[in-house]
Amino acid sequence: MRLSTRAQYAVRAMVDLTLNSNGSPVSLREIASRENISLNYLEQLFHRLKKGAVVLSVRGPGGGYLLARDSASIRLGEIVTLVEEPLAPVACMDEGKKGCTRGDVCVTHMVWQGLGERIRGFLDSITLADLVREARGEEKR
Amino acid sequence: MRLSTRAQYAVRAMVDLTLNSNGSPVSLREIASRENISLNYLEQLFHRLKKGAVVLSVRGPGGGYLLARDSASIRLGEIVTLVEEPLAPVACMDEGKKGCTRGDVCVTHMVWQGLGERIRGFLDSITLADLVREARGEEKR
DNA sequence: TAATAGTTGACAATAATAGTAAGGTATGCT
DNA sequence: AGCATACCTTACTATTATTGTCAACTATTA
Repeated sequence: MRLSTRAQYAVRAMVDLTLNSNGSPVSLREIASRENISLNYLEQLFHRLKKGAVVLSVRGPGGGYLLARDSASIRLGEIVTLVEEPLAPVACMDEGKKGCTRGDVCVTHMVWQGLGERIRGFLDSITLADLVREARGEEKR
Repeated sequence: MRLSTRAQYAVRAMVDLTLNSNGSPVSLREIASRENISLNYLEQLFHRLKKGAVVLSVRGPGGGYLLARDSASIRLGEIVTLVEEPLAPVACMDEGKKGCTRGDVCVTHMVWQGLGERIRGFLDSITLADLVREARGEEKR
């Protein structure tokens, strides 16, 4: 039941981006060195984040990434889902998989579904702004 | 964020075991064929379940496994934890890992911790008896 | 035009998962 | 006694996903 490092990196990078952006783009190079994440790997992650419309890119010197929306409207569930394809804990919700005819299979199926909803619900209850606020609070100490 | 098949198998097998036990042991062979799980694999899982004291074993002909306790006192969290070593979504709670000195790392850390608690909490809120009751209800239709 | 920085696709190393195989041990039945 | 059952245990293999790395390309600015 491990979360991929992709998800962890993505969230950390988004916090870093928000924290260090003064309206101007932040380059992945900065984020990579601050957060100690491979630059190439980060690029892949931000590609997905851009496709998911949580960030915008600016090319060329002085370029980098910007939040596409207000940090208060970006939920962790979004970020995590974008970089980690299946958030659902189990593969069998795909089609009318045979095997799901057995009674007890369906019973456990409902459990995994409920679990997925809890996970998603929890992550969606936290916004990027929440994390950034906390991070700023911690810095002051 | 996928749950291992181990966890899924273990829960299904435990439901099957409870459903098909009339006080006498149920052999893994039966469970394996009913649930369509490899016998050898099931044996490994039940080894862990036995070590975790949720089942008892009876050797020899007519032997098999029995619940070690009432099904109402066996929580899914227990079963899942026993067969899937780390339930925590993230590896970094181990030691005083360097890197956790950065402010935002700790912020996200709290998120993963909270997530782990939700997962565990949800799974612990469901007992084997709950699932069995539902499975019996579904059969009647 | 040179440097920056995002864009993209292919590839490789590593680790975890999932499953197989095989032999051993305890027990009950005939 | 001895055979069959079924648990017990360890070792091994294959597959897959993750986690990266590499390299070439495109857009933009100074």
